[in-house]
Amino acid sequence: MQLTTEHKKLLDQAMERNGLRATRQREQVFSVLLEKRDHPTADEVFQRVRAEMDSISLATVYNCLEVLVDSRLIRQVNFEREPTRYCPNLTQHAHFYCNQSNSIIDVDLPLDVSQQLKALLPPGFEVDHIEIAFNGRSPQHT
Amino acid sequence: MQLTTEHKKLLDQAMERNGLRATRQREQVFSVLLEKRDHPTADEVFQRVRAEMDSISLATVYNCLEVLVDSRLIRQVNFEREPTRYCPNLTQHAHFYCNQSNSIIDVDLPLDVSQQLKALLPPGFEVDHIEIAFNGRSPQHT
DNA sequence: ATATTTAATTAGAATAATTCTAATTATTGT
DNA sequence: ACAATAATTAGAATTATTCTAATTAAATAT
Repeated sequence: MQLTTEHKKLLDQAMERNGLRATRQREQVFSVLLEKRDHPTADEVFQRVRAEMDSISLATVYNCLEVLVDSRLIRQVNFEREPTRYCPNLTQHAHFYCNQSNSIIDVDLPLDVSQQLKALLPPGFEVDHIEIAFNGRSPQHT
Repeated sequence: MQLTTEHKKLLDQAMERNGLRATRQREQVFSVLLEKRDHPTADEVFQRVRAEMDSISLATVYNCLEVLVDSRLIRQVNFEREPTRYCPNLTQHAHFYCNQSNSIIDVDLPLDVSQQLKALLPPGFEVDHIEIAFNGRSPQHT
């Protein structure tokens, strides 16, 4: 699969901004995440990228994912002690973890909710990020 | 350190309820968590328990912590990929993770906030638990 | 274009938290 | 006290991830 010109540009600019190179491997990893937005693990990303680029190594997948996270093109999702998952949804959202199907679903988060949460903190606390994870069962546990 | 009679009773009842035994090791692990409520890792718990009971093994500490979590006497706190931490605060609360001091602070959570969060989910989703983690810097980063 | 510098990729080893295994010890009920 | 069951223990195994050192690719200067 190919990146759309738009996403390619996004990647190029992000790399440029950080003095990094938009390599084939980084493109493929980014592409795989955009293609099927199901919060894959590094290993799953590795399997998928390998289908198109069989020389890639797992270490490179980890490197690419790290670079993409640092450049704010994707997000990392950690759930309990499970392997880290990756997600290209950059809008403010929480995650619902279905313990029936082991899948993760994005839950949109209105801005005022995070404002409200921040308001719970005593004065002087500075927040970089709020992570919200629901744990339960989804309707047809898809 | 000893468990207060109240906490001892709490442990005994919880073990009873689950057909388990209130062993010395389980008492010590529970006691250590109640004594210094700073969200220690399993290894830190191990060090502290060992000071009073030098025959205990790390595997036992893991076992005890698991039993206590399963019996709802303590909670597990996961932050990113860091080692799991443990906390005896059973009231509804979120965690603030200070990335300056690497410490975790409990943040009380009003009931209506979690109600509100649940309301964000489409119908049919059943929630067991909501985990909220703030990431940032605390005032004097204690 | 070519050479040089610099960054990225690669395979495999290393690490770190946790879990598993099998043997031993402790506890409970008879 | 004895049998049955559960818990503890030490150490091995596992798993996700990171590190290392060598190779390859890309960008820049010649």
